[in-house]
Amino acid sequence: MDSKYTYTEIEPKILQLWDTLQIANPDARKRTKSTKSFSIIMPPPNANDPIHIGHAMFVAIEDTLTRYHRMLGEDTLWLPGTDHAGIETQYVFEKKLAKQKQSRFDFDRETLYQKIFEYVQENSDIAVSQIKRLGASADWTRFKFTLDEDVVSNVLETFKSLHKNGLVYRDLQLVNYCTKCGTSYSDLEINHEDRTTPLYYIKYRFQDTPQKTISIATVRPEPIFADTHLAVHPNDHDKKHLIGKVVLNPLTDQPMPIIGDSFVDPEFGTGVVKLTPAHDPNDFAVAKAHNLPIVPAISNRGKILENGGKYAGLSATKAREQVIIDLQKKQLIEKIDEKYSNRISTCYRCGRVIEPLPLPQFFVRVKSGKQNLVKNIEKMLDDNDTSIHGAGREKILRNWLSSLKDWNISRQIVWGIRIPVWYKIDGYEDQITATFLEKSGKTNTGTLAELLKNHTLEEIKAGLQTTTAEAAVPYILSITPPTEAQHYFPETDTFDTWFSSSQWPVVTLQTNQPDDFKRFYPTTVMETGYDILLFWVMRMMLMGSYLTDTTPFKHVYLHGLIRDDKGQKMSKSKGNVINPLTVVDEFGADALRMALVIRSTPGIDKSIGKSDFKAARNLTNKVWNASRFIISRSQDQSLSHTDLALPADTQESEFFTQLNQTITDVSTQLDKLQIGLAADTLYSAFWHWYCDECIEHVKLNKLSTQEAAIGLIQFLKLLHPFTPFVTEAVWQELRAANLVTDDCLALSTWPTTNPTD
RNA sequence: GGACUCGUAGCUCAGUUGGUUAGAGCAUUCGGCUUACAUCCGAAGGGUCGGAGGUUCGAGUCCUCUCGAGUCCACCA
Repeated sequence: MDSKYTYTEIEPKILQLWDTLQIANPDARKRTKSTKSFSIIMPPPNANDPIHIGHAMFVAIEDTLTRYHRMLGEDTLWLPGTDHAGIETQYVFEKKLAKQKQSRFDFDRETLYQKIFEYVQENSDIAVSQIKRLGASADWTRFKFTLDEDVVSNVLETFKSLHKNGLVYRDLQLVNYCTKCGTSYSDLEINHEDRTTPLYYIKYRFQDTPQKTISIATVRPEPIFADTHLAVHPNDHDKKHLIGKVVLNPLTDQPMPIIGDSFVDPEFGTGVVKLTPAHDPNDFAVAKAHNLPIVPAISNRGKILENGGKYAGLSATKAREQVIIDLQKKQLIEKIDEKYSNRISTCYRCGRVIEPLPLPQFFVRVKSGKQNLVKNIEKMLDDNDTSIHGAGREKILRNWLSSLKDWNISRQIVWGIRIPVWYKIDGYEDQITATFLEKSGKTNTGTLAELLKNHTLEEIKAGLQTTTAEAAVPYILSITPPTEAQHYFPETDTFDTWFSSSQWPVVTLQTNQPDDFKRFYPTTVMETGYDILLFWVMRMMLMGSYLTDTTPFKHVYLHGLIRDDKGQKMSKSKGNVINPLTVVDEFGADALRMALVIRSTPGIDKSIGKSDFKAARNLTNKVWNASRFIISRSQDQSLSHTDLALPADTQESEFFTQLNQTITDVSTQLDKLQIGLAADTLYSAFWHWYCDECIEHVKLNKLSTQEAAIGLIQFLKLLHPFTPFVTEAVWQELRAANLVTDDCLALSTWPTTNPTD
């Protein structure tokens, strides 16, 4: 053995050994009916992205648990996969198109989908090969991609089932729409930013007494032309007499009745509000309650619509400037508060201001209907069917659940699973709007009634880009094109990526080996970063409870974010991003994993830097050298594996008592998912007790080589889940020296303090 | 506005149901190439565990208040 552990040479060989021995495939091992099962579904990384340090974190933790339970003899499965990552991927692809001076509007949806598909294919192995390199003992024979045919088919069936049970509905709602990304988002995908914007006080003339005015305050004057009503609080002493009066729209002079609604805060602004139901969530709700018209003023491209007269076609920002100028000319601006601090919704993806738009979309009902999905989750938590490990995150989850609204699952993008819906054409030609590309490359937009005058249905469908059907248009659900295709027009929206990943634990087990679902569901641990607790974990609980009437996982382990050695968030702009593959090259995969895991706590961020990797690398070298010493002495004394079993009675020996204590401690800690603590316990026990004290005692003949060798074997087993490569490499040396017999350490049995079996 | 987390050695962090002289890595000082390892070994310095009060035989650990840092959520025009 060399005096230095050369991970760059050894790690790839060990990977090959594990591959040959199929350590990760639970079917490659015997099991009985009483064998306990242990399963983790891997959080699927984006198929076409290189991994980052967060991925390395989940690999380190999940592989540690997987290897531990495998060594305990449990029926162990770690099931890997990748995600198509709808918006993320399409966004990246569109950036690529932009560099070639193209946009998604240059393609029909079939072509665009195909292009993105090819792009993803080209890069889809990146994440997988990198995760393998970290030593992930996941069962790659069970690998799943979110767009695999069988996965898609299951997701579509779920949609049909939800719809049948009334838990999915289509409705006109005000949705968060990004005019740059060209799609709506769920409430979770928008950010809020504090900004200083002008607050305009605008005067409205009364219809009967035009010399008298009333003022309202607004940050959004541009859609005023479409407003139809004002509102005051019905109990406001100063203002309630205004209810029923009529004022004139300052831009169009159209009459606007004043209504009463308690949503108005008499203390704020002037105590009078203009209602813009099509572009403000509050106003939308009020309009629905009072049955007021919802008049859109802004398009999904962020431009003023035709009904805006002279403002039509202007961007919202430009229109605002012009509106203010016009109102000033009419002397209808009372004042402008330039320093009003306001909270703005922005797109999490591109940072643009979110435009609330009225769009008919599909929603998952979360708190009413046949099943109250939120109640299901709360019961899981109450009954401790699912326990959440991660610094108060259960409370955060509960807090969010209490105010959860229906989930918008429609996305106006191509890259994803198309919602299997077809709209009835006959009689609804003027309520369905489509955009399609002619063969010449010319884009056409219009109602079907208009488009069908000059084009055949086949032409339109062939070049189809988007469909917008009004909420009243009847539709059918069908995964394949309906038999009477000429009477139906396809939906073009796709599912929110999280809609398919919310079913991941169920779907991956249902589409693999026939008995996998029965064998591994509910899964044991769901391990992921706390940043996607709401996006993903909560949704998996929603859908898991719907599909299986039980929790999808018994434990949720939420690791913290990885920060740099100064505790700062990693970001490209700061230049402090750590690439896990670089660390693997420089220090080895074991060192990376150990550095990430040791003393980490669920839910708490972890700082890490070069000195941490160095320290962990030194541990692998320590393991190697301690082993080298013991192996050489064992050979000098002609020991063989028959001499090296852990003795049954260890009471008399201080060495074995201490060793057993370590075994008990580490096992207990791993059982309680205290992985960072277990790693720390092991590090100290191995280095400062076993190496610093015990091996020195061997040199002084205070401890026998035989005892020390027994101890080494136990330590290798304990260390293996954390530093799998070096321990396996040593194991192969021990095997060559006839000191152990098992083919590999990964499949050997975990130490017990009562080794009777 | 609501909720959550953190504040322990110079730095980054552990501390498992409250239980003896509060730990690790890195950094610092001193001494060592001792026949596994200088990616090492031995020794040393350094903490009134943010602050105040309380519960307890006993609190870094539980409770209350308070100061500081950060995160999540929320429709105030």
